[in-house]
Amino acid sequence: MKRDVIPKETIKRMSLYLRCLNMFLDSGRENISSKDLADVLKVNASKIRKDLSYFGEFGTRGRGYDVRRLSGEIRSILHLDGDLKIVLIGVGNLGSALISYPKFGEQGFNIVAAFDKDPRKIGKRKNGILIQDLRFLKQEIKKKKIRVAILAVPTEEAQVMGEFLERAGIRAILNFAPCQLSVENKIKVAYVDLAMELGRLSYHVKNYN
Amino acid sequence: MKRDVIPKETIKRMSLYLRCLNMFLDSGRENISSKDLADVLKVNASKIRKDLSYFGEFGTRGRGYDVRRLSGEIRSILHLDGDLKIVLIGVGNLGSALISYPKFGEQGFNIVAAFDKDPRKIGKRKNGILIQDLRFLKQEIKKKKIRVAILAVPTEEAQVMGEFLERAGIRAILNFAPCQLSVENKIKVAYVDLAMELGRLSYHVKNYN
DNA sequence: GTCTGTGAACGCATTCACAGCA
DNA sequence: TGCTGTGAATGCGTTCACAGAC
Repeated sequence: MKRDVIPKETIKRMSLYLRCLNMFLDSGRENISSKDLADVLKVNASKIRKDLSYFGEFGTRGRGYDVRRLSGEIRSILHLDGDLKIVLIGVGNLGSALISYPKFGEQGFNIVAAFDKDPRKIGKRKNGILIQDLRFLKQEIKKKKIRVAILAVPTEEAQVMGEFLERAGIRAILNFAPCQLSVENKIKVAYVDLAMELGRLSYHVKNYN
Repeated sequence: MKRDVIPKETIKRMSLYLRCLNMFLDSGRENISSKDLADVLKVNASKIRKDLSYFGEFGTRGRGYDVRRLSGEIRSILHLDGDLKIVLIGVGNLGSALISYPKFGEQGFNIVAAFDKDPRKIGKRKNGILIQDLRFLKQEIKKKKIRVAILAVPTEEAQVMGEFLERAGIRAILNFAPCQLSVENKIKVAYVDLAMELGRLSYHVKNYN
């Protein structure tokens, strides 16, 4: 299939499929149909087939997909075959939680550097990671070839830090601050917006039947 | 306008609008046009007008929207006019970060109870909130009339806890564990899936031009 | 003239339905 | 027969464009 326009929703679901496949892999399953995956993830089976077809033909008609092979293919598609190196900006409560999150490593993500502007934190370690002065951000990013940042600073500081990351050559930012980041638009920004999700839930609770 | 089918994306954006309006309110702004909002949020102005029109006619032609009025309307739509009471399940690193997150209160969310299964944590306090034994979950939820839960437990425990919350009468769950929750489908579940977001960012970094 | 509210047009994503391969 | 891969049909959300209120 032609690969030109891949829906952004498809990209997101690839992570879902990967996690699910790895689960089946751990349980010793060798082969799996789109229906099997669909049942676990509670989605439509043809959606899964179409999603995968954007990237190639990974299945066998009548048989389904080889779990190990497909897992590898998706890891490669998402560029998670090597570990994804991440820099953490802001080691407050949230940042500390993220740095200690055991699931990150398992899923191929790796926080390899951490920065904070609080002098009392600089020089200390969290989960083995040295907390550094922001002065050294750029050189550390260059040295370790880091492309992705997690931004876990207070809202007021997010924009400044975003620009800082831009100048340091970061290409993607996961922003936990509830604000729109203005950075040059080849930098991809993803938002984790808890207030938005809670607002949505609140709305649904109100209109609960 | 007829209110029958409100797009789920619209509901999500209402939180965004609310936050933005409150910002303008703080800065003393009294009136605002859909264009002004659109510029700040970097979206299409008619999208904002259409979103709002699902819930009523809040603007004045030629003038725009009254900031205070619209903020109030949206709070009421999302049912955030009183505080939204939330129970936190799992007071590990992430749960602790959430319980201490100062922005929650400002935005009308309030964690009013916390539970953990670890006996060493039970009886202690975090940010003034007593960590309780899960045995008391149901009665606490009834007593405080809590409808929304944040689930911040290890993946292995998420499903069991989800069912527990279901039996306790919870109506909406914000789930941080990277797994699909099976609960009766009138319970609304929102997912915060960091691996998914990071996977997406990793994909875009790979295909960076 | 300004800016809202909204049908109509458009475009993107999902689902259907089936041809084709094992 | 079983299951994939994919055009075609559908559904949903966004954007356009403009009538109508101020």
